[in-house]
Amino acid sequence: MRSSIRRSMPLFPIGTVMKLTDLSARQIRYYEEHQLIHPQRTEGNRRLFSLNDIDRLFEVKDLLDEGINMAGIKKLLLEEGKTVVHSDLKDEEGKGKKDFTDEEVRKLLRKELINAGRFQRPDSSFGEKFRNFH
Amino acid sequence: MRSSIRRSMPLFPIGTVMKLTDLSARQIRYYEEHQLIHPQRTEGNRRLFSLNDIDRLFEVKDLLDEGINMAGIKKLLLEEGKTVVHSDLKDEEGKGKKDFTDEEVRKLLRKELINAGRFQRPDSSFGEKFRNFH
DNA sequence: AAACCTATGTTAGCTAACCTTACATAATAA
DNA sequence: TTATTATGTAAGGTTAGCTAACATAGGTTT
Repeated sequence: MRSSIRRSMPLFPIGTVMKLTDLSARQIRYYEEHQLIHPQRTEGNRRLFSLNDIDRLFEVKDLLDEGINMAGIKKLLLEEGKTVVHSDLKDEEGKGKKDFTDEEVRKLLRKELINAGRFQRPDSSFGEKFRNFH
Repeated sequence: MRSSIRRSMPLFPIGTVMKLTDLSARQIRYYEEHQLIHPQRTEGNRRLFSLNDIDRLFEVKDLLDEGINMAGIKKLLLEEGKTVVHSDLKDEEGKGKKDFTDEEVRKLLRKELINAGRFQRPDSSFGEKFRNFH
């Protein structure tokens, strides 16, 4: 579809993305280093992020806030393309098409449980984001 | 509606706007000089353009292509501006300010950008531009 | 024709905002 | 304890933005 073209259009410099996502440049570059996003570059080597990239950054942020580490996030997000693994790791038996071993799944779930409820994000509003935007 | 806020959010540096609109930096600044757009500035004085600004630039470009000069374009665009601008402000002061989660922000923003494609003319579509985009 | 606009190009000098690399560190895992 | 992870920060370099000024083709006006 056409929208997918637009969603992957490289549009935003890192400064804009920082403000939109409330992530530091360091964090954003770190997630790129771990292949979670693939922003384009200008001719002069500056990153340009697409809406898909921003989307992905929000996902990474949320998962980190939930206490999941990079290894887990990579597993989760880099699987998404193949399966519609949106919400559940649990009852997707039948087709064993996930690359997780049982052990990995258990490990992830345990960490999730251990860290559950550690953070309750202050749920910043769009208005606030906009106001801090300059 | 809230989309007006999103549409007036300062997001794009001039380089991105140049590619999207096929206008030179000189042209864009010149139209600003003539009050046809009002891009925000970063703390460091760099312009940041909103979707509204980009829409407006397309309008200016079209009118110029039709042979209308700046004086005429000002008359045309600064008349209809009354309504549009006011509805923008009205939205921003909306009192029932419900908080947006990050996910909502992301979805709204994405939708907004996808809708930006509605403004493509047959001769200069986003799709075509995207091919020339790097 | 000469003089004058108008919209845009171009150049120069300045600096914010980006870049990479490297080192530091608190928190967690082993 | 020691190692690893995710992030901060600082240094030093480059790009892409800024303003201001002058240049100019093509249209008007005188």
